[in-house]
Amino acid sequence: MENKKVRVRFAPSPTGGLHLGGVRTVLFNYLFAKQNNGSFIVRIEDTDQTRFVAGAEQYIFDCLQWCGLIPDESPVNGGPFAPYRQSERKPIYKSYALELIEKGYAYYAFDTPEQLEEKRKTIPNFQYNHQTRKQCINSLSLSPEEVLEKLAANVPYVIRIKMPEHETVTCNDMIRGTVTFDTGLTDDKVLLKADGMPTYHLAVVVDDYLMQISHAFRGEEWLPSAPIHILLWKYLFGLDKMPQWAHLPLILKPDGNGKLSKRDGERLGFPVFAMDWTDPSTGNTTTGFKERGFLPEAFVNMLAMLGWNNGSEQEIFSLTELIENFSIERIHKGGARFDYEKAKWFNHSWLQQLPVQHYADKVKPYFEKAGIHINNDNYLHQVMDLVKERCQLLPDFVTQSSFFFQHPEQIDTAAINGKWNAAKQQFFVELIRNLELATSWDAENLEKDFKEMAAAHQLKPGELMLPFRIMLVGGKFGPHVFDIAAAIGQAATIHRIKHTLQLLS
RNA sequence: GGAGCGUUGGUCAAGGGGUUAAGACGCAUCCCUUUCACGGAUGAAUCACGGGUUCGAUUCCCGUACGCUCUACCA
Repeated sequence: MENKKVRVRFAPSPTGGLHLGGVRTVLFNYLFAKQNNGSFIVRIEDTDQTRFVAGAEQYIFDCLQWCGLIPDESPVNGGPFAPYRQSERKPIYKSYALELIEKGYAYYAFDTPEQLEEKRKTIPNFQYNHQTRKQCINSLSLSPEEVLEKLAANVPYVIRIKMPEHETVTCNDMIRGTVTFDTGLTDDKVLLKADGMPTYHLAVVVDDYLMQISHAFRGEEWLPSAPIHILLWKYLFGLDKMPQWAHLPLILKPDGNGKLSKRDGERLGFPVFAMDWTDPSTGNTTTGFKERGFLPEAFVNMLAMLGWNNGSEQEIFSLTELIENFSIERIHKGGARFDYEKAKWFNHSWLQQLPVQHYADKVKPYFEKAGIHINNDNYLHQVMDLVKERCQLLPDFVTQSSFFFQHPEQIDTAAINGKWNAAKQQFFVELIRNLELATSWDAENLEKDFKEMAAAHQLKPGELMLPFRIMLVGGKFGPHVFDIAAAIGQAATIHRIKHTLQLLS
């Protein structure tokens, strides 16, 4: 075990959008693999045909791509243990299920779903377990002849694990330490379904073995079924080959109780999925962090800090730094509530520390959507540098800087009107004249001249700055006025002053 | 109902037998800035509760409460 190559896997079901918690599971898998020169595998767990959703698999890979968490082996880029889709591995599982029956650790069960439904209805807290299996229709209650007969007649059956009546199973979890279970308390889970597909329980064990997985990370919701998996490992491959388990804490909703769901995002107005997900059956789109204007660096960083930290005060980590710093021992045991405000703060921080060139192409589409065409990248970069500190999300660049590219649509004249007078009017009329004569055009000289003029008119510069700002940007926001004037240029500056003067008269 | 897991400010959290119980987000007030933002400052926790062990417990042990997860031919 000690010298075994590190191989980890993320095993999603392609049934819909990729949830925050899912991405975090990917991230922890990825960090651990990269830190140990191991491999990160993505295996698609599509054993439930009834839940198959077209496009969901491709969508998952798109999300991983966006996050920069690229698998070493997967259905799309292949690998030595292909196929990586469980539906394509269907024949493999049955032999293991039969092996379990042979060894006496599993049995055929012929109860129909309706019969089980009936039992659950009539018997309170019905469990298919060591106490009740004799009253059910299976190879334990039937005679060997009857079983053979049914099998020969192609009566549908499932294969169930025969949980020991009373045995203690311990799970050595890397996060939680030793967790013990009494096998008698778990029911005889179905291992192989009537359609010949394995359930998660069988598939995960078989594939983790076949794919030589060394460490298995998964959500805490799987902890209660760990004894089934451990027993299966013991029966089939030996405990010494079993991967080390790590059950990750859950991500909880910001308010109320329970784990974070897609619904919470819709209710509270924030994304829960990594990227936009459109349900093919309804056509409804659920927004993702990407489309909402998050940088992948920030998204990944934020996720890492939900349930883990390295003990220092550092909160901003690049993926490379995360790989260096990550440690399973420092993963929390308790669930963490998701805080969208903090998520935005991470994005803001990344917007500041990354050069704008790095993400300028990502903000362009938002400008396009607003009808603003960017034809000068240098100018865009210059503007972005001016406004980035007041942006949290990518679309904020549009609201914060549209006036750099076009004349403001609305001028908040009400903000000027109250204190407007003839003297100020006079000042701006003369300002226009001066600006028209200006030979140089930079923020510093603009400001100097403006203040000198104000002094000559016996006006305080402060009283004039706000009107000037309103003229140029349309409202009370934005960077320093003279930086704006310098950036938009002589003609636009003069035009905007004139325009507002007209509105005021 | 049962089993498992968890519980440090509103949130993320550091810490760990003796401390003024870090820091971040958010919030409030103030400073800077005659815009917005950034930046800076200040403020807010009887460490879920009750018993032990101990000279001393938020830290160790046991209970209780509360919360979460699971309890499908779903993963």
